[in-house]
Amino acid sequence: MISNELLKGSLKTIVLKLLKEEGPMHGYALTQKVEEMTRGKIKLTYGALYPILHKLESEKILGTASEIRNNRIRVYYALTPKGHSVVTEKIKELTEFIESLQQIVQPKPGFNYA
Amino acid sequence: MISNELLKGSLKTIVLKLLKEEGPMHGYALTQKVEEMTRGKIKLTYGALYPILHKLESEKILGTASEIRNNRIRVYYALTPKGHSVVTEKIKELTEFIESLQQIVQPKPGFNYA
DNA sequence: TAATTATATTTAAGATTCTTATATATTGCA
DNA sequence: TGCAATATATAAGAATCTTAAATATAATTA
Repeated sequence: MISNELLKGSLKTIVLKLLKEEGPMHGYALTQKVEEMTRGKIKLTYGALYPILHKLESEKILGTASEIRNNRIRVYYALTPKGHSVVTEKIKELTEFIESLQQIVQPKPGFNYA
Repeated sequence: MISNELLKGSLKTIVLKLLKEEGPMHGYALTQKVEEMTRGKIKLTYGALYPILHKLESEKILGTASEIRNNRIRVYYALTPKGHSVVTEKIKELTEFIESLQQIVQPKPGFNYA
């Protein structure tokens, strides 16, 4: 498993991206989805995830709907209209960041920096 | 330019990778190199870079040699033997992290999570 | 010549974000 | 009955980054 130190900073964008693709999700499902997509390499911790979700909600980037399921509360998070406009920019930024990291870690042979 | 929020966590590995590939470098040169390699998309700030360098030095992962150049001090950082063994692992971890991020942001079509 | 840009390192204060641990509660399986 | 899985929340502390300020010289430009 990848040390989550690396995850710092990109967690927010990952959450937004998943909500965009998958539609409304609850916190626990987000951790499952990320673990599944990365074959167990990235595991979100609840201590990091829930505060991020709450913050995005307070910023009106996410909205919530709660339901009681099996006597357990389940809070679904979904992108607001504002969230939809934010997520596009965030994904673009993360994509560029990934490309930049690759350029450092695995430079394309013959790549000309100038 | 990419917001350095994303950089949190990977800065250390980037520094180690560059010192492995380029040999001893001083702090200012590291900022230049990263900016050049990422075509200006990643800019290291000194407030983030120098504390990291000092910390890696205190952990014996980096060693230093100073020289006076044009009446300005220049501190060269280089991997110690311990640093060489650490950097390999760190780069592997960062590579896996990049792959995982890509799997989330740009999933390969037909990829089977199971 | 004066001003600006580039080179070069350091550190403090504050903000943000993550880790770890704890708390609570139900369902299903062995 | 005990354990694993499901589900959310939060507090304390650690780690890391941002912003700003301090210091100093060389080279370029107006």
